[in-house]
Amino acid sequence: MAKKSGTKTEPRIPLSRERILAAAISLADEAGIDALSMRRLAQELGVEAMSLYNHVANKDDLLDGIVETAATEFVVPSAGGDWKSEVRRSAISVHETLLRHPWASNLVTTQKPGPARLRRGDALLGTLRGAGFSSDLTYHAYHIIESYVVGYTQQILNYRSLDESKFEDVAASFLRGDFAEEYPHFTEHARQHMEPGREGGSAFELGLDLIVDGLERLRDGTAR
Amino acid sequence: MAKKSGTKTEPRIPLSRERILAAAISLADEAGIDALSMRRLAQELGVEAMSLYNHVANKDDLLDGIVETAATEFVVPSAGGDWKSEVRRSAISVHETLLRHPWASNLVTTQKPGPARLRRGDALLGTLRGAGFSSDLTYHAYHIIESYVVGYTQQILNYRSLDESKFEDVAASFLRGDFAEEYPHFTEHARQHMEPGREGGSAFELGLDLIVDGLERLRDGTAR
DNA sequence: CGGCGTAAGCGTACGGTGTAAGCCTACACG
DNA sequence: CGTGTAGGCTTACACCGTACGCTTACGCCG
Repeated sequence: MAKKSGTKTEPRIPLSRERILAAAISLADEAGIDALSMRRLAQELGVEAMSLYNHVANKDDLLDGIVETAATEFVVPSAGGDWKSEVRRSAISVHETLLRHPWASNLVTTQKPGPARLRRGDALLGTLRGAGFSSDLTYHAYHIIESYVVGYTQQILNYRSLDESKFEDVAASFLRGDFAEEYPHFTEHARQHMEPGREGGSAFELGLDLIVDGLERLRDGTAR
Repeated sequence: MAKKSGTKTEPRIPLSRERILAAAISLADEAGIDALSMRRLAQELGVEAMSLYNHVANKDDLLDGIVETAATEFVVPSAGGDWKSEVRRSAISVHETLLRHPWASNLVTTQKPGPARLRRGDALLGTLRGAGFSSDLTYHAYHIIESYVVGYTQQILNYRSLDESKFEDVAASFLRGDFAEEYPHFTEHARQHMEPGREGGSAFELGLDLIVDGLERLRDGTAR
């Protein structure tokens, strides 16, 4: 214990909420959300688990933090432009962000929204109101849009995780046609999922357009 | 240890997968999915945790089991009748079932589907095909419908769990109007959520009809 | 009726989780 | 240089899923 005085122990670059959240996100991205434990995260940061609690209230707060950080990537629709393209842009950005962070789509339905999500939600509502939607219809439109966006994304991620698990079981036998008599349509559906260009974003946008156009028709009172 | 021979220890009414799943479901319904641990479940059944493993492969299998059991309540659309009302009936039944078992909607996006869900999925696809939807359009329609159904349900459950937590925090201050300047539209939206008749199932059906009608238009090639 | 094989429940133990409480160290400032 | 304190560390607790081995009670066969 001479006075090496800077080498004695490492100089201790301090933690911070930002560093922790960033590490948590990349850990969740790379190793999956289940690998995100306080101990493992601390280890990744070269620190002990309990030290994290100086910057984060508890694990739930940590989860709030990472989903909020991810939500920063959401495009906030602007009230000025064409409402349909603004709604589309924003919805697509949410979809793509959630695909980029596969752990996020479940947290979005669980954790309470922070500023980033609130800001986008408010802007989305405002865009609709500005486009002439009644207060009542805006309420419904908001839910319909959000339902579709996260529901669709979860569905894609679900299929994706199934076939990432190496087709071990169900997926493989479906493609093989083991259930072709019991579930003929589902078998075909599973095969369609495997077609090359199938998962290009256009599928998401097809449903999105269907919804946006439907909302416009509701707004205009066009009889069905 | 005389020959009481039936009272010595309790007669041991045996476990079974069904008894276990039923107990798991009612435990999850009443105490929440987080309370569903192997130990707690065993205790509820008057048994030790490890005994459950004689009837259930592991916890994941247990979860598979309860979501599959819940899925039994889904209405399977029949290919015979009017496709729109069949699709509606089935979608509504899924929505209501998931509301009845709040833990299920997250598991549905996580666990792999068992026979009950496959049967309904296959029938839904078959109903669409029978209604003249092309193979390609059926593929998209299926995803759009399912996305909306589970997305919408999760959203409702999310709001519900927020205000069940006694308005402790965010919800209360929103209704109080604390964020009326920052998030005016969201504040209004939150207030709309609290209006009495607002959560009647008709909101779900409004979006459902929008989607079903939109799909019909796509099928018929009606220019937007 | 006696004996025994086996299915199934039990007990213990291990490595993991989140986090409460208290200690200790290194830095910033007077 | 001395000291207060922010923040990292250590220990400990209760709980989780589950592997492994013991024990019990039932059903069948002689």
